[in-house]
Parts: sequence; C-alpha cells; structure tokens
Amino acid sequence: MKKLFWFLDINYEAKKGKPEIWIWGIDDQDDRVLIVDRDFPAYFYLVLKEGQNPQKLIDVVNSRKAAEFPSVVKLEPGQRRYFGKTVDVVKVYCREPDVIAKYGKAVAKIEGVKESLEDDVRYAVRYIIDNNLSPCGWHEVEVEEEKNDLDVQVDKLYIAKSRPKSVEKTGVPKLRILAFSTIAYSPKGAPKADKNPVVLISVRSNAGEERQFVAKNSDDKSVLESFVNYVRDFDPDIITGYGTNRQDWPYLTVRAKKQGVKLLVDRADTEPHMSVYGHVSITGRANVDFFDFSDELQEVKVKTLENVADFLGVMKSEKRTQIEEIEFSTHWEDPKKRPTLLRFSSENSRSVMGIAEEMLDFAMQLSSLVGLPLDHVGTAAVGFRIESFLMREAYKIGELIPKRVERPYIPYVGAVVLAPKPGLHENIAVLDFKAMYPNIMIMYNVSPDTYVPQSDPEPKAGVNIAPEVKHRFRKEPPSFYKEVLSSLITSRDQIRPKLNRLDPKSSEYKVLDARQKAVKVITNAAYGYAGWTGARWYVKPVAEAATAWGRHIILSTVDAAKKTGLEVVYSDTDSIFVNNDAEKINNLSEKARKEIGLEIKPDTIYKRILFTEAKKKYAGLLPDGRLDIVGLEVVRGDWASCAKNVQEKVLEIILKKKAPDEATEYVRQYIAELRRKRIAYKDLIIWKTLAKPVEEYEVKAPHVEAARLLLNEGWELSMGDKVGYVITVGSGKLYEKAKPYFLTSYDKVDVEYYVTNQVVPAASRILTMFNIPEDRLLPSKDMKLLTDFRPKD
DNA sequence: GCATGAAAAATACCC
DNA sequence: ACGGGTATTTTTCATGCG
Repeated sequence: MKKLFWFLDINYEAKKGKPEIWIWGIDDQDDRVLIVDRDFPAYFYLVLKEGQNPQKLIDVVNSRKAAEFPSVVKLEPGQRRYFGKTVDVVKVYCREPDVIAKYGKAVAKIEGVKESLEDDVRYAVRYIIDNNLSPCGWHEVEVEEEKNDLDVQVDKLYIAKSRPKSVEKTGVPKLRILAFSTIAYSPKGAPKADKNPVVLISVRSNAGEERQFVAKNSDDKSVLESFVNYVRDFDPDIITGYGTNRQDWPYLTVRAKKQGVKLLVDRADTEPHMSVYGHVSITGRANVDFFDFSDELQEVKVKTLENVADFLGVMKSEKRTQIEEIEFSTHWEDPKKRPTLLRFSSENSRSVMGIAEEMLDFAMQLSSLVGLPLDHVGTAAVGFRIESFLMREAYKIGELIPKRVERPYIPYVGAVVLAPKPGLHENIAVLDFKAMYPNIMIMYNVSPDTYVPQSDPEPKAGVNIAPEVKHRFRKEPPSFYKEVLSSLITSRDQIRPKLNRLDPKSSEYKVLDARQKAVKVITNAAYGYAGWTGARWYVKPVAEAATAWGRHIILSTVDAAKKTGLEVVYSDTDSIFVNNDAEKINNLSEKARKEIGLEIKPDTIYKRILFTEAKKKYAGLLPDGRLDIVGLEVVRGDWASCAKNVQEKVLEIILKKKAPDEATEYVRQYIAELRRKRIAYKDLIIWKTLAKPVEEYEVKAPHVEAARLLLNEGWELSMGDKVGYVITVGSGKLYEKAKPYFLTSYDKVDVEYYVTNQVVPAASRILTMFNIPEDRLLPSKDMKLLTDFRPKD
C-alpha cells in the first residue's frame, strides 16, 4: 500500500547485524508512524588514478575480500564528476554502514587508487541525500504494515517496500508540541547535577495545557517520574525548551541516573543521548532547543529566555515575574516566596511555547531546505547547514562530495569601505546591489568546479577572469554554484509576490515567509562558505574572485554615480549613499544594469543622516520618524545601557531638532542623575562574551576576572556565555574592580567610571561633530536637577 | 622607577 | 567551526628620561 507521511525524525539501528533506517513520521490520518527500511545499501567511492582499469581494481578488492573486506557486497564501476572533472570510480557497497570509513581508508592505499570519497557520509545522511528526502516535508512510500513488536510508541509500524519520495504537498500536520522548563535547587551557589535536585518542572502543551511537577522535601525522584509519565502520556512530536541541549537534558540525565529513574521520554524505549553537533537526540521525537536559533535574532544582545521572548513579543499581556538564578534557593526555601518561583517557572514554559510559535516555521523550513532533521538543524553551525544543502545538490548532478580536510588559514582581500563624509546630510538614498556576491558568482560562473588553476590550459569555451587577482573560471558549463544559487534566488522571487496576496496573520503566510527567510539565509551565506577553510568545497580563489569582482563593481558604480552628478557620501561593500535625486538615480541604475549586468536600487531613504569620521557607524532619520542607528554604541551589546540610552537620546535631539545645545544639556542632566545613583542598577551592567575558557586568556580583562569570581562561587560558565559585570569603587586596574552584577550591589558601584568611560565617550562621539568638547558634558557641582524623586535600586 | 605611547588582545559590529 | 573590514577599549610591553 501507498503511505503518505510527514518526516519528523530519522535514525539508524543495527538489528541482528543488519542496518535499518527508521523514519518517524505523521501520516495524513494524523497517525504517528514508523517506517522501517531494511534495504538501503551503505557505500563509498574509490576514485581511480587516470588510465586505470576499473575491472583490475575490482579484482584486487575481491581477491582480498575474505581477509580484509568481508562486508563488501558489490563493486560497481562508473563515472562521476569531481570538481567538475569526469573521473572513473568504483562504487563499493557494504553490508554494514559502520565499516565504510575503515574500508575507505584501507582501499585508498591500493595501487591505482587515487583516493576514497564519501566514506565520511553518515548512513542516515546518505539516506536523506540519495532519496532527496525533506525533513519536515511530505513523502510517499510503498509499505507493508507489520505488527509492532519493536516496542515503539507509534500508531502504525510499516516496512518500506520502496524508497520514500518527496511530494508536493505543503502544510504541517497537527503536531503535539511540549514546552518544558526546569528549576534545580541548591542551598548555596549554582546547582550541581550530582547532588542538587530538580525541584520543579513546568510543562506546557500547544493545546494550552499546563502542568507543574513539584518536589516534596526536595526529593526529585517523583518529579522525574511524573515528568517521564507525562511525556509518554502526552506523546509529543516536538519537545522544546530554551537552553535544554546544554542545560536541562544533561542535568535531567544525571538526576535520573542518580535516582534510578529511567528517562524514557522517547518513542523507542531508550533514553536521551548526545548526538552530532552537540544536540540531544530523543528518538522518534524532535528535540528543539530555541536557544540554538537565537543567533538569528541579531538585535537581542544577551540571549536569555526573557530577552528573546520579549523581543518576539511573546507574553505581552502581562508583567513578567523576574527571578535571578541566585535567588532560586531562597524562593524555594521560603513558603511565602515559593508560589512566585512556581509562577516564574510556568511563565518560562509559556515563553518557550510562545517562541516556538514564532520560530518553529523557520526552523522547519530551514530543516527541509538543507536536509538536516529538525532536531539537528538548530545546533548545526551556519557552515554545516550550507554544506548539508550543497551535499544534496551535488548528489543530484553526480558531483562527488569532497572530504573534510584540515587546511591552513590564508587571509585574502575582501570588500571596500569608503570613508564617509562626516556631518549631517539631508535626504540621502541608499542604493544597493541585492545579493551581490551570489549574483557575481552566477554571472561569472564562479564555483569550485569551474575554477581553472594557473597551470591548466584555457578551456575551449573560454574563461571569465577576475580583476586584480586574475583567477580564471570556465564560462561553460553552468557551474555548481550557479545552478544552486540561481534556483535559490528564483524560488525566493516566486515566494515574494505570493506573500503580498496573503494575510500576514495566516498560517500560510507564516510558512511561506519562513521559507523565504530560510532561502535567503542560505543564499547569502554561500560566499562565506566558499572562503571557509573548513568547507568541503573550499577553494580560496572562488571567494577571492567574488570579492575582487565586488570591489570592481562597487568602485565603478561610485565612479558612475559621480559622473551622473550624484554626491557619494558613503559606501560599504555593495551599497552607496547618495543625495536622493530620483532622476540621477534612475540614470545610474539604468547604466549599472546595462554595463555591469546587476541591479542597483534605492533601498532606505534617510530624511537626514549623521556620519562621524568612522566607517560602519552612522545614524539616520527615517521618513516615518524612527531612527536607524548603525554600528554606534547604541546598537552594541558591550556598552552599559546608561551610555546607550544617552547616546540614543542625543542622536534623537540632533537628528530631529538639530539642537546640539539641547543634547548637551540633556547629557549634563543625565550625568548629574547618574552621580546621585538615580539611574537604574541594571543600566550599569556591562555584558561581554566569554569567547574561550577562562584559563586561556592572555590578558586580565574585566569580564574575564568577573567570570573567574563566578567560577569560584561554583557557577558554571562555558564558551559563548555572556558575563554581566559592574565596575565598583576601589584602587588598581579596571579588571580588579569588575564584579558580577549579582554578587555586588549599587552602593559599591563606581559611578565616576560610568561618567568618564561610558556616558561621556558615547555622547561625545556624536557631540564632537558639533564642536562640543567633552568637558562641556560634565555638570557643574551646583547643578539643579529637573527631576527630584527618591532613589530607586 | 615611572610616565608615555605604541602594540597586542579582545570584542562586537557592518555588509 | 561561514568571509574580510573596521572601530574601540583595556592591558601589556618597550622606551627613554635623568
């Protein structure tokens, strides 16, 4: 019979020495199904040296089969492409997927064999690639129903009688989604899984059901058991949380072991386990940690659950309960405070569900586009997402997948940035080339498979030669990147008009918009991937040529703009800022289309814009009255809010009223308030990322010393964590005065540091442009305050 | 021994 | 664990003074 199903998860099992692919899905009857494919061969390729006879090599492998390669079941000669060149290969089929890495290595040493390829492609990945499956997409497969004697939690179990095939059907079945959040308790310091219990687990389903499992007498055995029972009972397709891959799951795993509870939350009667890219795998369900998608939200600087939820406008109807981690213990211990902790935890699980509602579509579209299962795609770094996408595309055109190899890093020249004309400018248009690098690669056929090394003769069809660097790329046939990027751009162009016809609140709109975003992310990252030394398809000249053409294009555009009579006040990479003269702009864009072959169009219009001397920093007033602030302290996460708020206000006064004196007065007032400690404590916190383990730092930096204090108190910190600190009074170096904000208090804060090193520099950056020296920003001693309220902390 | 300034380390931004 | 270009702060180191 034919079965239609939506792809949720995939895993590989070895049953009695025979590999099985298990695909977990949901069918069009809303049944949860497991489809088992027992008939998919593992394989890798041998690439032959030029002029070798494939049959000879097949004979050699066969003769050594009994001793060395017992798992080989078939050897098949053929041809593939490798970096655009046709090569002779032998496809080596093996009974067990686990041997291919080992066999590949051994067989590569045989005389006449150049190398082995694709022996580093995992079995389940292989299955997705070869069958062109789309995670989070619909498929059709010929199946036979089988009795469920595998003890898996599904409605139906099927054996695949054909390979699944992706079908056009859109939409997502009615999924059961479970959000959860946990709270652990330790009397002092950060909770440690080996001794401190999980006293509270809050769950929330997408049907709106809310539950809390609360420990009695700080014993978490029943909490764990109830949680496991609830999960099994609710049987979610997606289990989601925030920070669960790094925090909750590992913690729960240790607690469960400690308490002798089996954490059987999956559909196959096994416990959660670590999988590739540092994600926790829960067989048969998708474990999605939205912290892994928080990079997408560049505006959110400190990626806490609260900040992300607030940014997305989740939980807007109510005031949030805020409890610092350090206060969990007192809240748990105090019967009066405990209800607040329970409320806090419940709000957390609701925030997670809210975030899921906002971001799950994107996660699914990305998963479906790049071919990584939903639970993997979040933890995979950008480079691996693209690579996964490219591996699928390569298979379709018979291009072999290069091995991952370590290479030295050699820098190359990137884009041009022109010095801005400092000061205020009125009515400025930003013209930019849309998707410049992808379009360059398409136009000049720039790709790993079309690159012609210096030593190679020029191909018949001719070459495109990059300016400056002189790298050559075959004009024909259409390159790998060209095909891939063109189809991405086309698919996005097809989505956009559809969006205009839909209600932005409809689910159809949300899905399409998410698709469009996923496509954009992948398209834009292709250039960066090309220049990444870790890439399988790394070819430095590809990235180097793209930027060389980019420089050439933007510089000739700047030139043309000037000739047309436009004044260019700034330019960065693919954009030029000019006076908003519609006719001249039209001329220019017409000229660019004809002479360069790329489209340059007005994007943003600024009623007024301010540049300082610095590149990559400016602030503009938009037609609707909003400010667009770029690069300045206001948009940086590593400045205290007090400095950012003041700078923003200064910019607003300058851009809207052109009143530097008023702005100066504002700063003076603010500083007077700050010196009286009337500015909120949280506005003094400076957040910085811990980019490596504390021990590896070569210098004593404030945030590193603050991190050290946290570690001494038993808090856990790892790479990528943000450290929030304040500067306290005292003598010596700055790093000696930096303290984690929740281990000190306002009365110890050195407000003069914030005046001198935060507020004044941030304000001065702008006001210097209007000849206002720093000392004019400092209030006189007897300055009267406009406001007079009691200090708050 | 110490002030001074340049260099290095570190971070976060822009596109 | 996608690129290079850029600004900025703080620490660290080298230098020269007397």
